[in-house]
Amino acid sequence: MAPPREDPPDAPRPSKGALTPRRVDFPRWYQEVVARAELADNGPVRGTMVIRPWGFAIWERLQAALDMRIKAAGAENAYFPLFIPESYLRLEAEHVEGFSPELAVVTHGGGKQLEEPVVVRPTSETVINSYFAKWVQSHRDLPLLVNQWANVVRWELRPRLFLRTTEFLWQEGHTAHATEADARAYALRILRDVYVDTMEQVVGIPVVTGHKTARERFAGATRTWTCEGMMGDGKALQMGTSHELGQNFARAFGIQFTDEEGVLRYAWQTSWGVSTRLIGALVMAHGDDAGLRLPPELAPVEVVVLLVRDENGARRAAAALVDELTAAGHRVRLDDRTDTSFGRRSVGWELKGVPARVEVGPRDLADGVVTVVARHDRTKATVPIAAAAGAVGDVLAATASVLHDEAAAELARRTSEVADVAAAVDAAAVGFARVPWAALGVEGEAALAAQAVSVRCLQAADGSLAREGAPEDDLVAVVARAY
RNA sequence: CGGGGAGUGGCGCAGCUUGGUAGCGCGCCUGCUUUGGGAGCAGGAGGUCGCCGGUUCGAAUCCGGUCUCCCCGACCA
Repeated sequence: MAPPREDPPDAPRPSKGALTPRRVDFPRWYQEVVARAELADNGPVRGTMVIRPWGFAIWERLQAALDMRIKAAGAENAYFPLFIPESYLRLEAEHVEGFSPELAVVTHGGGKQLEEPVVVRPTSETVINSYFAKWVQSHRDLPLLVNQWANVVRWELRPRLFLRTTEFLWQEGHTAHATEADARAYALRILRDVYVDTMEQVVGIPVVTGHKTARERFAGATRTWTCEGMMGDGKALQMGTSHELGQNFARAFGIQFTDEEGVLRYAWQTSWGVSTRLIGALVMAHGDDAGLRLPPELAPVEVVVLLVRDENGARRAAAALVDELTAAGHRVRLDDRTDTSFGRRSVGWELKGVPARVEVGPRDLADGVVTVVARHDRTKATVPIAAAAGAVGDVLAATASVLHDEAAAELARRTSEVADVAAAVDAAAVGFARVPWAALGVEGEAALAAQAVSVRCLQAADGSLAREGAPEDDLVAVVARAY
């Protein structure tokens, strides 16, 4: 019997050791990249994650970028305990309702049953606000702007490395303000100046911003602002949220201050966070069939100098190039493992996403040249040794914008404007659909949910954030399948 | 909770129908030859076959029980 006329051109027969192509099986491709780029392993307890050195180095760089912006926004770092009295969670009704299904509760300590169980923090609103209540007395104590870097635990039934794990790392900011307007302005400032800026400029992922529907809102918030990114398969990933908490927690925990007129008032609050999930976003938004592609700012190694063979002074030339690139301010690694084949080493660095590679071998060297390879499109250029550092600089500079622009083009290509639920479901099979909220409403949102499509956010018709007091019927819902 | 599937070296799998004491690919170790896109040859290490019990001279294989994981549905948000 004759085989089918032709194999799909984008699905070649798997060559030995190659990744599953993205279009064949995206989730499998993701798992393989995470494993083979040595980002993370599954932990021994279901849903837990071991972040390996390569993955953690990316996280550290992301942390640095975020931390700098958080501090620029005026918040200070602090640290609050892992264990929270169970009773604290109950103080805010919606909050406890939202989180109780996924709490890890410690019932024993020191060999005895505890009188009051303690929960492992799923988020720290409750502990932090119990201290805010002590610290805030006067309007002069406001605004109070605190951030912490921490791990949190939410017992997950369907874990996936980085995207949804039982324990993960994040930063959570918590603030208290004298007025509602001040709190709202700060929540938006964090959204724009910290989150959107980091995602666009550092991670290179264009995001769709807006606010969550009541159904998707953070438990205890009055408004949740969100950044949603589009992954390589067209699905949405919530990449960061900034919440206006109103006075919900202030009333529950008694955060009161005396204003300029001597009147006792409750504070207005915000909270906001992004997590190691961003590493998953990075993989899924920028990765290709050869593995990870890293923006230079997040790459643990920006350029690898690969010694092809240790002959005719190639080692000396490679070492000199490492020195020159280091002096130029790049993070450089020398790969002189010449007992491992050239192909294996090349493929390995591509899997790990290193943006630039310089191949130094005796053949090129005889002509006074080296080969500079760009990871983002795997193009090679032969350049004189003296020009190598400059060429690497060009590759690095190009990588950041290419990754961002490709992601932006993909977002635009996979986003459509539709008018009703049925069309939205169809469009969500491809990517994002923008549908008038008036055509959807709570019933439409439920209908979409039955088809595994969710409202990622609401925004103004032109894509900007909804202005205060704007009629709900003027808003547009961005809907998609989501992680 | 209901339906389906799967547990065998680090990873991916075969073997089970028809019981005879475990095999393949990748990976790993040693040596030699190699090295410009996942090298070749030779040698080698590594497994209480998820767990408990039963049948049998003998169980990865047959029977009963149990645990875990995956997929679909339900539930929850």
